[in-house]
Amino acid sequence: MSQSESSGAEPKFYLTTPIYYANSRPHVGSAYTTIVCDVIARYKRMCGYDVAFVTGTDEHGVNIERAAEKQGITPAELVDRNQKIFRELWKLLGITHTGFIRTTSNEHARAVQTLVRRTLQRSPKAIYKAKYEGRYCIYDNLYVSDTPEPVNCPTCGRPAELISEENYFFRLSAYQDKLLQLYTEQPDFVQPDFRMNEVRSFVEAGLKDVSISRKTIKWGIPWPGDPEHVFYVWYDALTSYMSAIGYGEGAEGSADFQKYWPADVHMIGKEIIRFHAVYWPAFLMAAELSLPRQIFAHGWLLFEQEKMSKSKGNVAYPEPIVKVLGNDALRYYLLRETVFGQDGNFSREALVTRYNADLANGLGNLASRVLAMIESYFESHVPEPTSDESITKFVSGPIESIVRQEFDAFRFSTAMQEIWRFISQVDAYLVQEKPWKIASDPIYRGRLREVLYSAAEALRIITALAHPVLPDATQEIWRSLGQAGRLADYPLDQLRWGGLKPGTRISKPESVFPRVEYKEAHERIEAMENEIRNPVPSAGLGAGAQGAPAAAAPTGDGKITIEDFAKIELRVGVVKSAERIQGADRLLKVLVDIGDEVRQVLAGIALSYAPEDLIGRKVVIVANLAPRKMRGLESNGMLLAASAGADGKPVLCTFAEEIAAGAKVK
RNA sequence: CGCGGGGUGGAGCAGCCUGGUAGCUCGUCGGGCUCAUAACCCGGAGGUCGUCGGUUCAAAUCCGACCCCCGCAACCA
Repeated sequence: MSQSESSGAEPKFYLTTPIYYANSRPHVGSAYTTIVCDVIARYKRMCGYDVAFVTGTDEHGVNIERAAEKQGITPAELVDRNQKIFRELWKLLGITHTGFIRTTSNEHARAVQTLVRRTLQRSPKAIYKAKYEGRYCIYDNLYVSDTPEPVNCPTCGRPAELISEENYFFRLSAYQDKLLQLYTEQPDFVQPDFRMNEVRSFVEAGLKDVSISRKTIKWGIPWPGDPEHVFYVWYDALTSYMSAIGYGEGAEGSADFQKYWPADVHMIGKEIIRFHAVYWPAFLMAAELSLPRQIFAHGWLLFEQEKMSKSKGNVAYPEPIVKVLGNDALRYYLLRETVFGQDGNFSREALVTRYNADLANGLGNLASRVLAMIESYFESHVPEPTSDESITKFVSGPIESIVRQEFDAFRFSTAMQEIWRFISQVDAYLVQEKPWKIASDPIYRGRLREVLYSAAEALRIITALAHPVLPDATQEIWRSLGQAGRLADYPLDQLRWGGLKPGTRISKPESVFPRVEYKEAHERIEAMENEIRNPVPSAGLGAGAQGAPAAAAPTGDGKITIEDFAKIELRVGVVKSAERIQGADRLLKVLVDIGDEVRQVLAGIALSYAPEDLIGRKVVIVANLAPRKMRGLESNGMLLAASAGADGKPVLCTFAEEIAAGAKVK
C-alpha cells in the first residue's frame, strides 16, 4: 500500500476523471464522478501523497461539429463556451483538481501525435491503413457493426450511420493475449471485481482491430504526416490522461509527466469501461509506456429509480442543490447514500432527509452542544482532562484506522457510517455523563473537565476524518475548535487521541447545518432547476414559476407579439376515439372532432389516461401544426396538456363550461 | 431466448462472492433528558429475505426452473 518509490520524497498519486463531452452542461451524474475523485484527492493529500488530479473536456467529434453548425457558431466557439460551464461548476463544487485538459489545446494535440509516432516506431505493425466500412453510432462513440447494413445502436437505439473510408487502424486483435495476461497478473486492474469478469469475457471472445482516424471529420487533431486524417475519438480522448500532465512536452514528456505517470486510478462510469480496460492498455502497450494501475468503474446514478435523461426532463442539476443545501450536503449524500461501485438512487426527498438527520441533527448538533457547553462552563477554553478517567470509555475502537481503511478501499458509504456511528456514541456519552447537570456542583469539576475534553477531542477527530467529504463545514468546526490552518493540510497520520491542547480558545460557530423544511427546500430546488431547463432571458428570478409552454420565438425580452400568438390556431376538439398503439407505451392514437373535420392526433399521454376515459372529452388542439410521423402513423396536431410534478405527468387542458367542437381558442 | 439492474419489516437500502443469531437509515409507538439546531439518548412493535424445487446437519446466501418490477432499445407534437 505505502511502498514509496524513492525514500524521503512524498509518494505521488495520480487520479483522473473522464474528460466530459463538451456538448451540453453537466448534470448530477457527471458531478458524481468528479466529486468522488475530489474526495479521493483530498483524502490522499491528507495521507501525505503528492496528488495530481485531472479532469477536462472532450471537445472533438461530429456531435460538436453538428451542434455548432446548428447554433450557427464555430465548433471552437461552442466548446469554449461549454468548457467554461464545466469549470465554473467544479469551482462551485469546491473541486480541487490540479489540471484541466481540453482536447482542443495545443499541448494535447502534440501529445496525441507524439504517442502515435512513438507507437509507429516501437511497434510498427500496430497501426495500419485500410478501408473501413461499417456502422457507427455518433451519439455513443461506438462501433455498432462492421458491415454496411443499416442497424440501430445497441446502446441508444438510434440508427447508426454508414461509414466508408480509408482509415488508420490499431491492431487491437494482436493484444488479446497480453491483455488477458494483464488481467491475470493484476486482478485489481479493473474494479469492482464483477466488472473485471465482464471485461475478461469480452476480451476472451476475441478482439477486432479498431479504427483510430477519420477522413470525413475536420474537427480533430491531424494525423502526423497525413493531415487528411484526423484522430478519432478514443485514441484522442484517452491520451488526455497523459497530455494533462505534460506528455506533449518534448520527446519524453515534461518533468511532471515523468513524476506522475502512470495514473494510479482512472475513475470512470461503467458505460465506458471497455475503452479504458481494453483499448487504453493496448494503446499503451504498443507505445511501450507503462499502464495505469487501476480502472475503477462506478455505477450510475438513477433519478428516482429512472435513468436520468434530458429527453425525460428528469435530469437533476447540481447547482440548485448546492445553492439551497450547500456543497457539503450534495457531496455527503452522494457518498453516503449509495454503495460505491453499484448503481445508486438520486432522490430529493432522501437528500433532504439525509441532510437533516445526519448533517443537521448529527454532526451540526454535536458541534453545537459541545462548543456551547465549553463556552458556558469553561469560558470558551478547552478544559484539561483528568488523568484518572478513561478517555476511551465511549470509544469503540481506533476510529481513525477504521475509517481510513474504508476510505482506502473506496468504501465511502461505510466510511461515513463508521464516522456517524461514532458521532452517535459521543451523543450517548454526553447523555450518560450529563455535563449540564454536574456543571453546577464543584465536586464534579474534574469529571466535567474530563467529559467535555473528551467530547471536544472526539469532535476534532470526527471533523478531520470527515473533511474529504465535507470540506466546508469541517473547516468551520475546525476553526471553532481553535485549530489553526487549513484542515486540508492536516496530516491524518498525526491524528490520534489527545491531540487537542487544553486551554485552546474555542468559538461557537453559527450552525453549520441549519435544519431545512423538506417542502421549502424542494420547491426552491425545483424552481432553480426549471430555470436551468427553460432559461427565460432577463425574466428575473421567477419564484417557483413553472416554465410556460412557450410556443413562439421570443422577440428579445422573452415576450411574443400578438401577431406571433395569432399564428397558432387553437381549436376546441371532442375526442371521438382513442386507442393504444402497438408497441408504444406512452403514445395514444386519438381521433378528434374539431367541427369541420376529424383529425388524427398522436399524443404521449398513455401513462396518464386510459383510452376509454378520453372519449367525449373536450380538449384543446393545436390545429395548424405541421404533420409529423411517429411510429409509422401521422399526427396532425397536438393536444395541449400541462406537465405536472417532477416526472412531467401530462394533464390535459379542458373546459368546465359547455362548448362546441371547432370553437377557436384565443 | 435483445441487453442490463433488481425483488430483504411501512419507505429506501446493506448482507449474498467466502452458507450458521437477518443489519442500517428514515418512519412509527413508548420512555428518558433539557447542554444542543423541536435536537439528543434508551426501549418496543413490525420481516414465511419474489415463488417452487434441489444441495447441505444448516440457505437471504450455493444450484435449477419460474413469476414480477425497472432502465435502455422505441415513440412521449
